[in-house]
Amino acid sequence: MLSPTEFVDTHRPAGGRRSGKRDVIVGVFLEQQGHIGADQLVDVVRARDARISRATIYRTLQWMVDAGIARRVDFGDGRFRFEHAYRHPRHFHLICRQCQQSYEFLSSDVEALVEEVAATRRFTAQEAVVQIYGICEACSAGRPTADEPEPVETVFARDALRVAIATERSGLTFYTRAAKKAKDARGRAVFQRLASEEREHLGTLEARYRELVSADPALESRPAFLFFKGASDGLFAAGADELLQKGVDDRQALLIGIRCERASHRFFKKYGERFEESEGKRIFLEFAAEEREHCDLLVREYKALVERERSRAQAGRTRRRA
Amino acid sequence: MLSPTEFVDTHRPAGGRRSGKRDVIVGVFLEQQGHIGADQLVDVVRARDARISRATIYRTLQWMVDAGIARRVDFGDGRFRFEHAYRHPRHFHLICRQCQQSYEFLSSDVEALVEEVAATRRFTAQEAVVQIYGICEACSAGRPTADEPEPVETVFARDALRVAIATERSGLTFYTRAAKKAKDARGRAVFQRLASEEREHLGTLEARYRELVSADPALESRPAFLFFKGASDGLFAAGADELLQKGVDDRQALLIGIRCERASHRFFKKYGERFEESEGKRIFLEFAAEEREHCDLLVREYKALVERERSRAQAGRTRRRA
DNA sequence: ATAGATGCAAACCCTTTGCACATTA
DNA sequence: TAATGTGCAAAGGGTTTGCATCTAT
Repeated sequence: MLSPTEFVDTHRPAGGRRSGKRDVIVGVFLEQQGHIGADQLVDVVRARDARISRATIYRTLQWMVDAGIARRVDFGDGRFRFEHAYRHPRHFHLICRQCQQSYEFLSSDVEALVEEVAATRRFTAQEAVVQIYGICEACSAGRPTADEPEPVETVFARDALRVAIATERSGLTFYTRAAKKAKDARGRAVFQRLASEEREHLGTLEARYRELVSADPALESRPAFLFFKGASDGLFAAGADELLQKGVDDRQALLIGIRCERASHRFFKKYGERFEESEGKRIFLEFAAEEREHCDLLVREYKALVERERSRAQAGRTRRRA
Repeated sequence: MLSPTEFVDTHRPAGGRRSGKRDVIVGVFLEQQGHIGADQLVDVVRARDARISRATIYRTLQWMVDAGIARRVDFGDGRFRFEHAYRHPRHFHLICRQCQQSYEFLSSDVEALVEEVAATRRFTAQEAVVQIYGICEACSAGRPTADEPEPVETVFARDALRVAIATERSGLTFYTRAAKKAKDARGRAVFQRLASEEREHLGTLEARYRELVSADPALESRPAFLFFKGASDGLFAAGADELLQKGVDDRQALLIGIRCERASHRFFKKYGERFEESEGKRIFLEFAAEEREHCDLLVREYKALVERERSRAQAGRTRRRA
């Protein structure tokens, strides 16, 4: 995992020079949780070094945005806010009109729909902004707004694990059902093996989840950051059609498995790549790599199987010819 | 359908005074298509009456926003734009970073997800902003941007009809399937009747659709304004479970029908109510009313049926007692 | 008569910039 | 030393406002 300094260094553009003041500003900025306005940042920075001018802070903010260290967000109130990308995934916002507090969330389903709309309109989407304006729970309950910021990093990691677990579960269910339905003994054996592999992997993920939660028991009850409804469901639907025609042999079963694992790999890779350095990103990419590995294994087996079949057929032909 | 003047009058707040200049500004504003910046509006208004000051125009814009005649939108470029609500449904935006042109769309699926997120976080959502930034088709193809604005009003009407038709179709499929599966003769009869009613209604809607399209043949090929994927699918899923247990009698069949029609009614009512005066709104509300009527009819039948059964049982008991 | 609408210009707010000076590679 | 970074103050742009003056009810 990158330290803040390493994170900045990997983003530092070439040809620039190091400057103590900029370092102070960037350092102070990265310490902030959530969003901060330029004016507010000026106050915080000045507390550390009073001789830093407002212009430099604006210029540094721009520099960070260009470098990909900061993201500029617009809540429609005529001023910009900035949030850092370090251990902080890209997200959408719920914005309270009463206390001005903002809450973060992400929805893979919304993202998928947005992509679909853009594709239909032949629009090359670069970035999507989703903001829900209204009144937050604390305000509508008359309670004072809790100032403690959400620990987005850990919650994101939790949710990434949840998505991975849900995917494994849906894979397990799928393969189990497939094994039951398969009439062909070899096909059934393949599905059973796939199911047991999913079960094993599921165990690993669940252990990891328990570990994460035991480090902070309150984590489990925190509201969701990443919303995912259909994201993982669709991955195994690809194989559902073939399931209906129950005469699936081992070759076909492997093909179905390959397709499912590949879909899963793609989904997690795409999702993981979207984020800046964060634990959740790592979980997504790890999971993607594991699915990929599993997929490759199945492909190798498939090839071996086809090869065996081919040579057997060849042998038969030779025998017949003889 | 309200005229622009009537539209403004229904929104005019109490206690205010009529003023010729404001009328001019509002009139000019309502003539605009799509979005317009304050500065741009100043130019257009001044062309009509050069003695209207910039301050009055800003004040009138604020007045229109407060009255619900105009919506203020923020594309993140430091200035606000305004769009009118008259015959112009609320919507989301695709914003081209090259030509600054913006395109409108609406997605009931995105809206449903957004509501779900808000509900999960116990956030009272008032308004959602969805903006997709990127490069539009014209710009990425190197073609000049077409200046002709999209005829949102008609396209919305088209899409509203499409949603209604899709819903009827899914209802027709559902009832037909139910009729086939039902073992009980009376239950089957109810489903068959429901199916034939859906078929009839579908015919009406399709005729209306053809009429709309024949008025403007190019309409059919215009890109979607309203995206709806799952919106209508779920309405009939509610009854799917009962279908599996095939021993559905007429009473139960009526209950399933009532539930489906009611879900459909609610969906269209909720959707229709979201919009300002527009043809699409009218279609949604009409359709909602028709579903409601159908639902009420089924409820009356259901009650009559239950009553008949009750009195028959009573008669049986009396006879037995005698 | 009086609350509300308008014009003008100034004020506002947040942000960017020109220019002289300081710093870093 | 040559390219970058910084400070200061001023300018910029979009928007709002104070106040005197109208004007509709």
